Amino acid sequence: MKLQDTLSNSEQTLDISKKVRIYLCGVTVYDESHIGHARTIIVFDVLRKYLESKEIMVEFIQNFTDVDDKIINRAKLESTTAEQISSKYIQNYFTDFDRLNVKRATNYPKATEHIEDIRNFIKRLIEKDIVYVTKNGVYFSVSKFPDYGKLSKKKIDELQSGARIEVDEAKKDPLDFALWKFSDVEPVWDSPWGKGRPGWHIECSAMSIRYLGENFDIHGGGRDLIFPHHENEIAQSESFTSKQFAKIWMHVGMVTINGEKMSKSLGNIRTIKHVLDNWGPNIIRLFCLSGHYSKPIDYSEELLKENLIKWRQAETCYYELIHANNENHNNEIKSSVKETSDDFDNALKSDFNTHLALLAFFKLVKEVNYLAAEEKLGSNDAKIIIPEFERMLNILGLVIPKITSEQKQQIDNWIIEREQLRKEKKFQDADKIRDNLNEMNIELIDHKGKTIWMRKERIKADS
RNA sequence: GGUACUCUGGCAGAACGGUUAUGCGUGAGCCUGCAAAGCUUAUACAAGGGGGUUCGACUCCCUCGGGUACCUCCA
Repeated sequence: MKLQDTLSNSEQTLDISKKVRIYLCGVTVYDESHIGHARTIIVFDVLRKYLESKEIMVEFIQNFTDVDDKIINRAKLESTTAEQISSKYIQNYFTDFDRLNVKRATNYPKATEHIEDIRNFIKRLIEKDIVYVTKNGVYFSVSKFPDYGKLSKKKIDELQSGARIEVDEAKKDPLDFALWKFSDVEPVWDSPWGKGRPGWHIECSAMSIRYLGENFDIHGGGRDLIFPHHENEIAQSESFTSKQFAKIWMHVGMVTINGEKMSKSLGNIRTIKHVLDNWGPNIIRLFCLSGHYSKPIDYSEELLKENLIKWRQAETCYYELIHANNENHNNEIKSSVKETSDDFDNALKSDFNTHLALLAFFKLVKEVNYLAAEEKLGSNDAKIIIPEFERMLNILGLVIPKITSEQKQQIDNWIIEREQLRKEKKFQDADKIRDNLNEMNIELIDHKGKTIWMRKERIKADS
C-alpha cells in the first residue's frame, strides 16, 4: 500500500509485514465536534478497517487534548473546572463517533494522564541543552534543530520575518515554542522548573512514543496541523530520540463551506450531531469518503443529497441480494465480483483513494439492482456477491439497519394480503398497506413475479 | 508578502502524450393499476487565460491569473 507522505512529498510504501502503528491527532475537548473532525477521523477509521480486513494488526492511538487554554477559558466562562469541561466533551465525542460507526481506537491517551512522561521528556531535552527556561516557561530552541521547517517546507528566516508571530520578550527566538507553561491556576502540576502545565505539542510527542515507540508507521491529522503542531512534534521528538520520528505523515484536507474552511471564527461550523440528526451516519461517511482524503471537500446539501441517493441504491442492493431466490445463474457474476473487488482494493492501495473505491462499490450495486429488476438475479449469484458486498460495506463502515424476525414475519403477511387485494383490483386498500409500511420505513419493490421489502434508513432530510 | 496545494461539463470526479470515463443532475421515453425499484435514450462549447515542445497534450515546459490552506488557536 502506498501513501503520500507530507514530509518527503512523495509516495511511500506502508510496511505491512508487521503490526502497523498509527497515531492520529485527535481533538481538543472544549466543544462539540464538527463535520471537519468527522472527516479526518472517518478517513483513518476506514484506513484502519481496510488494513484489519487484510488481517494486518493495527495499533491505533488517538489522543484527547484535555489541557489547553481553550478548555480553561471555557471552564471560566461556565464557572466550572477544566476537568469537568474536558470530560463532558470527551463523552460528547464518543456519543458522536459511536453513532458514526467509528471503531474505538486501541487507546485514547490524555495529556493530563501523561504528565510524568511529559516531564521526563522535557528533562531529557534539558540535558541535551535543546530547551531553556524563562520566567514564563520552558521553551524549545528552534535554532538547535537544524531541520526545523522540513515538514511544512518553511524556511526559518522567512517565518521570522512574518509579522503575525506573537512576541514574547523572554523567548530567545519568536519561533521557540513552549513545552511547559508556568502557572498557578488550576489545572497545574509540579515540575523541577516550576508549577505549570504542558504546552500543546509536547503531549503528542510524549504519548506517541510511549504507545508506539520512537519510530512508528503513520502519523496523521488534519492539514491545518502541519504547521506548527506537527513541525514542532518532529523537532521535539527527533531531538529527544535522535531518530526519525514517524515514517509517513498523512494529512487530511479541510471540510469547507462555500469554499471556506469551517472554523469557529467564521461561525460556519456544522456539528456532527446536527448533521447526524439530519442525514444519519451512512451518508456522512459516504460524503467524507467521496473525495480524495488529501483534498478539501465542500460541504453542501447538494453533495449530501447525491450521497443519499447512492445510499438508497446500496440499501436496495442489499435487500435484493438477501431476497434473491430464483434459479437463474449468471456466468459473468464471478468475474464481475472479482473485478469489483480488485478495483476496490487497488484504489485503496494507491494512496487510499476512497473515491475510486466507492466507484467500484457502486458499480457492483448498480449491476445487482439491474439484474434484480430484470428478475435475473439468482440465489446462487447472490451467494457469490454477498460476501464481497459485505466486505466493502464493513471497510467503509456502512451499516444497513437490521430488522427482527417477528417484524419480518409481519411484513411478509402484509405483502401477501396486499397481493391478494391487488389481484382483486382493490388498489386503494392495497396502497394503504403500502403506505402503512412506508410509515414504518419499509419500502416495497414490485418485481414481475414477486414483491420484496426493504428497510430504509430513516433520514430526516429525505422526508 | 512568503510557502504549499489546487483550477476538467450544472455538480462531484477519472484517464500510459494518441480511445474526451463514470456517477449525480436535467430532458424525453419504457416498465408499473399507480408508485417505488429498474431500463432506454438524449444532454453537456468540458479542460482558468496565453504561449511553447510534439505528427498529436487534460496529461510535459514557460508565463499570467483565480481559489483555498498555512504563516496565531484549529481536524
